[in-house]
Formats: sequence, C-alpha cells, structure tokens
Amino acid sequence: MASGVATNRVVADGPPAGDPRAAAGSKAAYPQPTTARPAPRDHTARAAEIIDTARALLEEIGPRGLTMRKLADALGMRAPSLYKHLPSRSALEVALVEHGLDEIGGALHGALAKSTADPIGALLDTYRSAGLANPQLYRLVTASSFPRGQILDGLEAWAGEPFFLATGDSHLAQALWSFAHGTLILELDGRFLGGSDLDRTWQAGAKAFKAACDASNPGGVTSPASD
Amino acid sequence: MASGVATNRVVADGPPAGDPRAAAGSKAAYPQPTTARPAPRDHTARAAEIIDTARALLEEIGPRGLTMRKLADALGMRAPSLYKHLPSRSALEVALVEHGLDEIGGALHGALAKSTADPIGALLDTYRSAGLANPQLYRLVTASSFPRGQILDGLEAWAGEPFFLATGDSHLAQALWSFAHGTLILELDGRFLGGSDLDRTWQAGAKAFKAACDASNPGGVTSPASD
DNA sequence: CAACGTGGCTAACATTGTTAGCCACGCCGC
DNA sequence: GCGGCGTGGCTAACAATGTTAGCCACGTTG
Repeated sequence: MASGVATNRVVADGPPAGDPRAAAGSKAAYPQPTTARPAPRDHTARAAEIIDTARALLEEIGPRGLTMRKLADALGMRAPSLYKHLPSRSALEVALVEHGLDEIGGALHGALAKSTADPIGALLDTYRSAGLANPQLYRLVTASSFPRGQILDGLEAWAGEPFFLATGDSHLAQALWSFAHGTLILELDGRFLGGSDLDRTWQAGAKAFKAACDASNPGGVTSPASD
Repeated sequence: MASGVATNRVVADGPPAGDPRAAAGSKAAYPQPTTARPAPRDHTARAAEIIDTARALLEEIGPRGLTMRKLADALGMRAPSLYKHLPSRSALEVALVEHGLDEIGGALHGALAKSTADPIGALLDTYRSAGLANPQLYRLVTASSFPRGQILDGLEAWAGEPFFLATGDSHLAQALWSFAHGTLILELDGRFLGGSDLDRTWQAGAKAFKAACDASNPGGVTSPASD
C-alpha cells in the first residue's frame, strides 16, 4: 500500500481500437495524436501565484527543502495561511506535477509535429532538454512516492503518447520511454561516471531503438541508422 | 546541494587502461571482471541485527514508513537507543543500500559467469528479478535524494561493471543500464498501463540492445537477434 | 450600517530525527 | 569481594515538519 494504487499511467497501449487516422495519416507517415490534451485544472489567482512561487522554490532547494513554512516565507506570509488556498502540501505537489507533465507533454508532441525525419531522435532530445531545464520538477514528477492517483485524468497518457506515435508499437514505446527516463534520471542524479560523454550514451540508445523500430516496422519513416 | 556531490558512480568507463585480460579472455569471449568486490562494511552484532530488522521493515512499509521509532518498536526498544549502535538514520540507509548493491551486483556478476550465450538477456532478467524481489530496497538504492557519497568506495562501480562486461562498450553499457533501471523503476511504481505485458516490453529493449551490441562488436558473442 | 465571506494571523498538536542525561548490569583489576 | 567503568538501555526534551483551531481586520453587499 505504500505506493498507492496507480490508476493513471503514461504510455497508453496505443490509440483506441479502430481509429482511422492511426493507419491513414495524410501528411506524416507515423500515426497522428488521438489522445486529447486535458485542460489544466482551475486554480484561484492566489493559488496560482503560490504554485508558481513553489515551482521556483522547488528548483532552488529541491523537493525535500520545499517546506510549507519556507514557501510561505517566500510569499511574505505564514504557513497556515497557505491552507486558505490549497488543501494540503500533497495537493501542491499534484499541481506542480501536473504543470510538469503538461509542459513535457507539450514539448514532446511539438517535437513530433515538427520533425518527421527522425522522430525518435527528436523525442529523446526533447525529453532530455525538458528534464535538464527543470531537474527538480522532473524528479518530483517521477518520484516513486508520489500519489499518482490524484493526477488529472488522462494527463499522463497524453504526455506519454508521443512515444507510441514515434515507434508505432506499444512495447517498443514503453521500452523507449523506459530508456529515456532511466538515462535522464541517472544523468540528473549524477550517477554516471564523471568523465562520461553523456551525449554519446543518449546516442547509443537512440541508435539501438531506431534500428529496432526500423526492424519492427519495415519501410517506415524512421531514418536508417544515421550515426 | 540537495542531491549532494556524487563521487562514486555505477558503470565505470571500462576496465583500467592496459588490462590484458580485457582483450585476451581465455574461455569467454567477453571481457572478464576487473573490479574487485569491496568487502562489506563491518558492523557490531547488534548493529547487524538492527539493519536486518530495518530491511524487513523496509519491505513491509516502505522507505517513508520506516521510522526510527517503528524500527525500535520492532526490536523491542526505544528510538534513542538505536543511536547507541548507529550514528544516524542516514547511516542506516547507507547500510541498507550497501546491502542491496552487494546483492544485486553479486547476482549480475553471477549471471554473466553462468550464461555466455546471451549475456544481455541474462543480465536484464537478473536485474529485473533482483528488483522485483526487493522492490522497496531497490527504490531506496536508486532514490534521488540519497547521499551517495557515503557509500563504500568502489561498490557501485563493481555492481555496475557487468553492464560493461556484457556490452564491451562503455556508452552502450550506460545506455543498457539506463534502460534496465528505467524499466524496472517504472514497473515497480506501476507506471505502465494496467494490461501491458511487461515481459514483452523488456524483450523489446533486450532485442534492441542485443542488435546494437552485435553491430558495434561484429563477430562478438551476443547471439543473433533471437527474439 | 450590519452581516459576512476572504484571507491573513497566533497558538497548538502530533510526528519526525536527534541529543542530553540518567542508570542498571556485567566484567576487570586490585 | 569490590570499586570503577564501559555497554546499552531508558526518559525528557528540542527543533522542524505538516496541519488544525480559533481569532480578527478588511472589503463588499444587502
């Protein structure tokens, strides 16, 4: 029970059965998005202000340092007053995570919309950039202990959809996402050897998955191993 | 400073330069281990008892639930008495993590020693099994917030070495490790879609990396894509 | 002008890790 | 035998955490 029951997941098993666009895309040769982008949750103006401040503070001092009293301090008020605008610290985290998922999902969908030549490479680059730009937020979004059940319905699925769109296969999509997340979190946590050239680590994975994608999807759009 | 300065890392950049065994292995065609297994840290008998209890409790109630008072309760004593045997809760976590790294590293090295036919497949299977057998310990070992600098010198490098041994290339090794960690932590956290067949997700990644390994190491030992 | 919702405050509580200080017990040297 | 002392337990207490209760000033609205 420690990690709760997760009802929302990233990387759907593919588009709903029988969707015509998935096979008959007009312009791009890979499937078109079929998941709707969930509308962001409504917050009071003051609540939004608090969440913004929390986000800035989060990047400064990390998830553990982000305490209700410090957050209140940064806003020129006392901790209990925060509860006039947010029900709990956990709700604040949910808001931050939803922010993060919306941003990262937007970036991934955007990357796929632009680059049709090398979707997997574009996806990985975008994923990595998004994480490096907001490391603490990325850590929070992917924290094991997070109460994932409270996140906006469909948000995680929408944010993860690009991995399916880029590979055309749900298991390859999950494997690619796993690689991206694993590499990013290990990079953020400084777990690779000091002198390592991480660009090449990402490239090694990208190359492997591009090849696997070509193999599972002959005549598809992913460019032949380009390295 | 939130995540500390990591001085020990997993997956070394390869064996020390000039090591003869790396190129001229006698029996197996892939490199032999060159990193020494660090001796476990010494603990008092009572300290070891505490650590064992902590480990059992960890799997029951998770890292966040594992509090000094609950641990003391489980041992029939009071929280402050724990400090007669361990300097801090953080030191306890370090001990648990070292336990975990030693076990997982042992399993990985063992797997490579047995199976020379499909080292990458064996490695991934072993990694996954080890994590699924002790999910909370795995979470702790790979937690972002962990003070990694205090871990026994060389332990992480030794535990990660098999990834290099199996691939023969440091960047491919890091990418493979990233995939393994990413997939495992996402599986443990229940972040894949409910109905997903995770065996196939692992297989998809394994296949991609085996092919990449063959490509970067022609005539090597990894078996040709066997699905 | 009275009523009331909004949004701040202080005081306080439980839980966490942790420290200080006390004491019972068993072993060692005389 | 016995005094001293280290070992390992205890209670009391502190600071920091999330959170609740209860108070009050202010602006809007009937």
